[in-house]
Amino acid sequence: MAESGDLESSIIKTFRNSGYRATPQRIAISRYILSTHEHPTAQKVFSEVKKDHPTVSLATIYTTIKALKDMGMLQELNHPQSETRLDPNMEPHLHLICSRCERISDWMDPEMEDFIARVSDEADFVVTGLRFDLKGICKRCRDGGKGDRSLAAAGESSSAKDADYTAVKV
Amino acid sequence: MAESGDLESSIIKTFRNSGYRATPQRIAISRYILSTHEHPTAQKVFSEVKKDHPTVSLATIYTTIKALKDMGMLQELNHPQSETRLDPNMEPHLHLICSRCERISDWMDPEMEDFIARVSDEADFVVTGLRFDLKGICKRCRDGGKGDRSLAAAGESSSAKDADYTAVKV
DNA sequence: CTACTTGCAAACCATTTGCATAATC
DNA sequence: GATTATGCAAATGGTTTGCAAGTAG
Repeated sequence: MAESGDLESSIIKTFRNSGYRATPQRIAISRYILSTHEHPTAQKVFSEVKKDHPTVSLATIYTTIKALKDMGMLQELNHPQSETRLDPNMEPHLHLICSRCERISDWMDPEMEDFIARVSDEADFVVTGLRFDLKGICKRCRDGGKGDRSLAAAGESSSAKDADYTAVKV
Repeated sequence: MAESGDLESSIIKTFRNSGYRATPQRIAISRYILSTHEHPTAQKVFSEVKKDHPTVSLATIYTTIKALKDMGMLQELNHPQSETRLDPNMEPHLHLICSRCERISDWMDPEMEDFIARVSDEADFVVTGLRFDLKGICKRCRDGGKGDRSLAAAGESSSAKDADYTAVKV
């Protein structure tokens, strides 16, 4: 994972290489999305970025998301009756989605690529992208019982709350 | 797979058992959704059902979809920038989604359940539902090159076009 | 300097909802 | 006959777009 300064210059390079201008808004938006593990919604990105760029608009959030997507830097996860969430992890991985606290955790499994390769082969289907979600109840919610839906609540940065259950086995 | 009459009476029972009335509209909508393999959109269901029930409204399509979902008879698949598509297959399976012709095919794999059980165990996550999509190019589009996007075009029933590439290895 | 971006507000569009009428049980 | 469902039309809400003013290269 890149250090703060590295991330920023890599973001700038990425935009310029793709013919986009590296504006302060784009940099701030990208920096936030690419470094969080919480799979934020566009609204969450908006409220986070507003802290440093009070005049940023939701439209800019959305166009930047589209640019990042075009450049292959993130993917979007949609689920019925809930807002689209963003995922900057472009490696094959699966999502553990807790129905109680609505956290989405990444899970990397060493056998996944082989499994996909085999299906691709058997089905004669050229795979260009994938999406693997498991829905259920996470350990934390099962233990504590007190699942909270704090995702909606703005004003908190990428905290330990996410970090300690995310990106296991990377 | 149930024969036509069986399907209808099973639909009626299912609704009544769950406290819903078995109206002609609901029966027609359910019958179509539950017996097609094409993973239709709500609009597609609307145009199909209108053939026999010219006065049916989109609102009824949507409320019936919700009822079927509540009863565990179908799931919804959403993807960025495209309409929600319906899937009456509630067994663990994966989707082969062709980016060219937009067909969605089901693929059952014998190892899938074991794989999920292992992840569930390792991640300490109680799985209640899943969603596994592979995006890419299907054999037909690769061979013929003439991928068509006929899904949007109404007025055609569940044809061989879908049937011969759907639900392989059931 | 020029073209691309931003921020605002209006437009979009799939889906949901309110309500009077109609149909189920 | 009481209650639930339908169909219409209006509302919703996340996302997109048009445009004048601002900014990157």
